[in-house]
Amino acid sequence: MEFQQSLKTQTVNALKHLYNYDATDISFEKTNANFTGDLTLVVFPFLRFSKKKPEDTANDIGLYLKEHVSEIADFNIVKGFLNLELSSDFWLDVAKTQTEQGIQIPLIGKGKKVVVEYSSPNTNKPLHLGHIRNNVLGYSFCQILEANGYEVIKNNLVNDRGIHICKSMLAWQKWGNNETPESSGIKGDHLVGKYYVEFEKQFQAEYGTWLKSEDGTSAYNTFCKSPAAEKLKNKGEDLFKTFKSEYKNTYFNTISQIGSEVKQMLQQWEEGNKEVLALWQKMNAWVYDGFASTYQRLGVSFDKIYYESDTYLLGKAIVKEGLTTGAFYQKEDGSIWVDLTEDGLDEKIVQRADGTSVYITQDIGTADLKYNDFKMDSFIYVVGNEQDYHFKVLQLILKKLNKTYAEGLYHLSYGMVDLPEGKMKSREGTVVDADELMEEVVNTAKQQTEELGKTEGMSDDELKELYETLGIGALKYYLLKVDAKKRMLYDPKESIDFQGNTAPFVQYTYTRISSLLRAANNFQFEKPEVLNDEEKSIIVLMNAYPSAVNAAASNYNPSEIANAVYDLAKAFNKFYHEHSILGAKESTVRNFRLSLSKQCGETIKHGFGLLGINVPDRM
RNA sequence: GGUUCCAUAGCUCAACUGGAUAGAGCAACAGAUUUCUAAUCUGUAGGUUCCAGGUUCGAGCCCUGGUGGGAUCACCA
Repeated sequence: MEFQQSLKTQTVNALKHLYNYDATDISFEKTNANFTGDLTLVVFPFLRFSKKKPEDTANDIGLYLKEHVSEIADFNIVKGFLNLELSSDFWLDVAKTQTEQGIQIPLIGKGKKVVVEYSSPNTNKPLHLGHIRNNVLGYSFCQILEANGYEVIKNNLVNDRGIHICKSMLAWQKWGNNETPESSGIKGDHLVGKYYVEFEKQFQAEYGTWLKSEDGTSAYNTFCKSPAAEKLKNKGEDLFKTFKSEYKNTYFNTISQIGSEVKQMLQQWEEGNKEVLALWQKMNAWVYDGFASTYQRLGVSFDKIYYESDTYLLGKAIVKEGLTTGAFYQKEDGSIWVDLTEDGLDEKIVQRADGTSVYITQDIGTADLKYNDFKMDSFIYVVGNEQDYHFKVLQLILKKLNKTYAEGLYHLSYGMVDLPEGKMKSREGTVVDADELMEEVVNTAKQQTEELGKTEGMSDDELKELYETLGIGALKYYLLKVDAKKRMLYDPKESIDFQGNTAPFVQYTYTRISSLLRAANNFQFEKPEVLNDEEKSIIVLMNAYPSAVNAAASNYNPSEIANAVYDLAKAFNKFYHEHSILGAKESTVRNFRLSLSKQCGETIKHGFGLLGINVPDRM
């Protein structure tokens, strides 16, 4: 870091001295692997000051730098690219510093506090693959922020109330025969999910019967005469299918028997009906038990949990406040709105005519609650990109309300996880259950390890832990290595493949290093005379690691760390393959290589730690 | 339809935010185990970066217009 700074200063001096040009922002790049050199300065922007050809300009600067900066051993020029070659001594010093001081990450977040909300499950269903991406991203991102010096509060907002929970409750009450997790042997969240599905099944049956009835037929006929239906007909779409899905909500809200029962239950819940509350508490407890074990196996945790049942009314006071300050306005029917048309968005409702709050109102309330609780500098929501619009609106509203913390809101938006057959969303029934998926990858790890037959001397407990580390690691890495904001494809086959760019490959590299260090016993850092290419490439990669961590933090993207660690592991394997480490003839060379190996292992472990992935000592 | 995100090798993803000859892994083919762990390594093949313009020394990346796909546009959460 210091070197980079002084190199920049010297370059500014060079430009001043050579061309009388006061440069402000000079940046060096890593030299492309196809060219010799370590750092590259692009000289094209300076041509209008030098008034010389690119090659000559580069040569001027190169000569100046070589004379004034001792670390530069030589330079070469390709067109307008000045490639600086740093001395072996420089890289050996880097290696020495790394060995002595370990991984040093500049603390860009020191003194800053950040609340990261992630996971945020509904309590009516077990977690699925989409949730895993959320949890793994959220947790990893917290680790990365902490490594950058931030004080991080890992926050979970549990959506424990509302119509969807009542659906599970009602179905259990009607058809559950007092079934419990104990009596059925089903994990609590899955049991509650089972009754949610049961509700939907019963509702669909009821809806299906109605559609065939007189009322249903006449509603359909009315729909067929509408102008919208005409258009669809011309397009050749299945009218009945469209009607069926479009009318579903109306049917649920106005006609359905079971629908009115469940709405009544929600109302009773809001009125504090003792029986309903007791049932709600009982079933939520089952779900929390289930979630706890899923979270534990996934290796994520929280510092602060909010329950929506406690917070869903909080926004109302702020709505009132906004009304007096003029941020909001009221319509004749009593509903309260905010006008965002100046910001290119629509008018949004923030409170219904009957005085109840909507989704965005609750988020306004919890944002304020968070700030009162933590006085954080910024707060981050790890939520899927289907809510991009929602968070844009939320931030604008908070600004309109003159909340100073509004500026610190960031939506860490991630893309949906697709399955090869099609997209994966709970309402379409093609979910991959989180618990089943974890079980599957761990089993695959077991199978593969047994096939390789290297498990001698390990106890059953150690093996069990190993399979867990490998399987869960593979799953997490598969989800984390992809740029968070991009939609990604989850291929079950590929995710449990342990070859190539996967966690087991990196973990394998780590165990290899561990066994190397065990065999070596003791050694100390010694500088050899020369540096070969593989050694140097490892030093370069390890040198770049801290800035990858910083980049990941400021770009909100754990995948940068995953890629940095993978590159390092790959480089080590090559290095390991081509050079005998323990068998090196000179002890200096042997010690040096062992030091590099050790440092490499520590970097891998550190990087995987930030991703929330464990590394085994043996496998 | 409005807004917004995306499009890179047969497949899954990279490309240090505008730099050089666009890189990995998988799949395919050809090789390498007297070894500190072969879950490894080496090589071959694979590209008009969706299309058409523009900006400049220089574009996968920025701008404009298309094409194709996703999301969103609820007094649902």
